[in-house]
Amino acid sequence: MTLYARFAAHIDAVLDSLVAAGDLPEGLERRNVTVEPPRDPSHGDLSTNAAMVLAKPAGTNPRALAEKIAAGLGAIDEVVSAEIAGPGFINLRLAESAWRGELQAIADAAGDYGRSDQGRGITVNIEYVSANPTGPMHMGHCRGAVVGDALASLLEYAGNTVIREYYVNDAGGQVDVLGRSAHVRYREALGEAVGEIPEGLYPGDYLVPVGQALAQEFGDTYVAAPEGEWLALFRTRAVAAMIVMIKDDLALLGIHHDLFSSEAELQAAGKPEAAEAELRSRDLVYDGVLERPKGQTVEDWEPVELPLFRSTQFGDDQDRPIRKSDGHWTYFGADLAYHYQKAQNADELIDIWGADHAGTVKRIQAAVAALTHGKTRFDVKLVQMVRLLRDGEPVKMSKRSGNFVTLADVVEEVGKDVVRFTMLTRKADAQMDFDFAKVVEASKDNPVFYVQYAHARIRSVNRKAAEAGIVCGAVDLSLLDAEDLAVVKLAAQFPRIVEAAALSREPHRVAFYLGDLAAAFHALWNLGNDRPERRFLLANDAPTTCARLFLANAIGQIIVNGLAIMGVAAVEEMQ
RNA sequence: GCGCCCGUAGCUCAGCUGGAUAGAGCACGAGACUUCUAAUCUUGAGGCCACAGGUUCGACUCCUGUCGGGCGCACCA
Repeated sequence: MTLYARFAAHIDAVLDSLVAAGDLPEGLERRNVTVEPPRDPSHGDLSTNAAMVLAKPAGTNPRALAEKIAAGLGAIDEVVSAEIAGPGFINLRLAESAWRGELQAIADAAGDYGRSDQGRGITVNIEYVSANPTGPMHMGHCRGAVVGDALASLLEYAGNTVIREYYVNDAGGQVDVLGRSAHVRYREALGEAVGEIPEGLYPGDYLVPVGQALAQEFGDTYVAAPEGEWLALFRTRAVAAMIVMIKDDLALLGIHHDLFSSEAELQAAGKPEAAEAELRSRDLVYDGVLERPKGQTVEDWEPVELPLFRSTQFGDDQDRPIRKSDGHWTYFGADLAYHYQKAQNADELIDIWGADHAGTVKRIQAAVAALTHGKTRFDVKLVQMVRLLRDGEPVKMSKRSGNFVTLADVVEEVGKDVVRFTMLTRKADAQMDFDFAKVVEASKDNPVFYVQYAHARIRSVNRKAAEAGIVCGAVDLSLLDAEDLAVVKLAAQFPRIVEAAALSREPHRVAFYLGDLAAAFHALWNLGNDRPERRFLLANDAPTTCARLFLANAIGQIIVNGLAIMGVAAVEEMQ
């Protein structure tokens, strides 16, 4: 059990004893009781708000209650002092042995330090990327891919069972366009001079091999045939090829989904009909006519009766059609059924979307709330745009000509780990710049470098110690002093950072924490510049060196664990 | 016109899902170092948390309104 978890239990036990003694009523809600490091270190090592949270429901005042709680906490062995401060905070000062113990715990747990059972028994389905299968991955998809994948790892680390899912939109008009584009390339492969790819089709040359494969397989059978004879076939083949390509691109980032769900198969299996029937039976789908959209003129608008989902009952501002007037499912209609399906195989759902889809969040949340009777937690994480820069200048992209920056190009240029880390250095819903020069810069301004450098230093000092003939057996941690233990205090927070990040679905917190931890380590290291006795490696003092290496390796372990959540490998040395 | 996201130091951003005197980096001021424990270090200044109300022991955080920026607004995905 980690230090913070142990103290949460300590507080619980003290509260129990107060209940038993009749000083507190039974059954008080303790969910808001926290144990945290105080923002100001002079307040002590740990702080709890228990008295303030419980005073009111207990019908007493915070200071009086704090007295009793503090008395109980003060009796614990590893607590040096328990003081009441401010409006009723209880500040604890811990014995140094507590931090040495935690340091040992980090070493013992190693790769598992920070793992939590907070999510045990809860299966979370996280759907991310889900780019249309009409071309290779470009940088527009990159951030959502990384955020989704890191969030999935984070949830696993926090104890959840995770399903990583990709929704393949292979049923709409866009894949028809893909099929027609493939047909052009097919004719080209058979020797026809097709010239410019016609406006409205996909011009990218990634379809050339698809056309060649089709030519190889079918000869000239479909060259002059009417579209009806080949469209479905070509569409299917092209989509399959695109999925292969997308999987390859994702693999470059170390991303592997557990499940690719096809919209076409979903529809073929009648899932939308089933969802519609369910909702109609509860009068949540009805046939109605939408009002003319306000604030903008729609040329060919005419009132049409459509099957509408009552999303307004769940906070949306308009009911939403689930079928088009031609009888086909709308994207929303199919997506609603898709989420219904996901909810049947998971306890909680997460979607990672581009911010340009923000307008459709409410309706899908409404749908999930309706279909699961409000029982399934469902978060939509909106991921903001990334502006690509090269030395401060925006990188020009033209989607029309197919001249976009592909994910594969970027990964090749700066590397998977740099891409992944950088994508997590901002809150997902904040815009960010990605400057090819800055992300690989070797300076402390670059968090990717700074964190990796800390780890490399730790590996390096181990190598140097070995070269100096220092061999560590049993390590005496009492040789670590307050300055050393200050870093341990930060290290000890890793487990609660993981838990909080998982609960709030914010993987960027891990990146920021690692930056803080690396900074603390570098600061400790830098003490050795002016004070040689503070160096990690002391050639004539093996016991102290070993104790400090033990500390360094614990920090290194946490960096490794944190980077693993982010899907980034720790380096042994720089360059 | 409506909805969503955002507004924190000159700049780029954190702020542990309501806690104590709001933090970091860059840039700026002052000092140190000339170094392989290298790819700097120490320190200072810098704030009406857009604005105005409300909720409560306590608000950057939650609620309402205003201002400002971005995105999206019939059966497109």
